[in-house]
Amino acid sequence: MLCSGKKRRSKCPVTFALDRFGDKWSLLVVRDLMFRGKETYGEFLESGEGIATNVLADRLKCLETDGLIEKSGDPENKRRILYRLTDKGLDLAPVLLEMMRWSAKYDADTGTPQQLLDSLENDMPGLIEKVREGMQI
Amino acid sequence: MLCSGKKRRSKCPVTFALDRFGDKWSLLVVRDLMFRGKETYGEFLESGEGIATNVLADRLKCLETDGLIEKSGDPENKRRILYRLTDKGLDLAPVLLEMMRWSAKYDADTGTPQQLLDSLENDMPGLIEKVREGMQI
DNA sequence: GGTAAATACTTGTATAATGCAAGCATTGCT
DNA sequence: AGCAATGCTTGCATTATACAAGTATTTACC
Repeated sequence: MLCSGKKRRSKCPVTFALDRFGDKWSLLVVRDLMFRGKETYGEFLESGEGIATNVLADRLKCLETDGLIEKSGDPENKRRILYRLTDKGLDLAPVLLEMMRWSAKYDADTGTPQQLLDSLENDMPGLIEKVREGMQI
Repeated sequence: MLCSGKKRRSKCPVTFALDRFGDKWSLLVVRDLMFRGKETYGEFLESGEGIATNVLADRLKCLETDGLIEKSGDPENKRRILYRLTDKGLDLAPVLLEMMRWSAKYDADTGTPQQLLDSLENDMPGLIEKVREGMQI
């Protein structure tokens, strides 16, 4: 996967987006930050999908280079590094939520709670607002 | 990239979506079908990003297996095979459009016409309706 | 009817991305 | 000082993608 900076494939906005997060892992890190309250390397690693350590390190670097996340030392524990979404990263909420809506519609075995399904159908703006405020959905 | 059918990484709806089109090329084929009126192998190949022939063939197979597109012979020209989006594929319009909106906001050199930018900000439902009706946006 | 062009692929091989196991560096705890 | 926690890096195997070429079927032309 290319970090932004390498030559872009075209001027298309879909391509621009895919060049940044169109791979198997980037959006799962964003998901962990956006919906699951995760903020450290170790927490991302624990996510059920099993990302490899080197791939995670690379994705974090790319996401930071592209300005979707930023990192900072934890003042309480200097071993820990805290990652969080920038505004640019938070603005991916509609993309993620629409993906979730699509999957909920077509995945027979979706693990999505009914209340969230309802919100995805009837209150997308409310969900986006919650994400921006850092609330869990 | 896995066609659906291989084991899924998790039950998460984001993962479900990424397992189907979370790669460098799948959504560009969907884009060509959805926004550019393309419908043949040759037309997809001509898109500026330069997908390799074997990768295109594989992506078309996967998208068809997953029920996002379907193909049919052209009665007028038996050499041609026509691909088009199913309802399941058309339902990706909100995902694509939100990606475009995000890119338009953050890509300094987006090739997106002003009228479309306005619609992305102010009339997403209208755009989705147009896509469903097969109109160009 | 024979030949060439058009269309949709497949095949073979090189390069790049990902997966996996292990190891290293820094900080914190005792 | 020693050990655990945390966040990585490194080396190598496997998989995906890129690139160049070739094949199969249908159509158009002479």
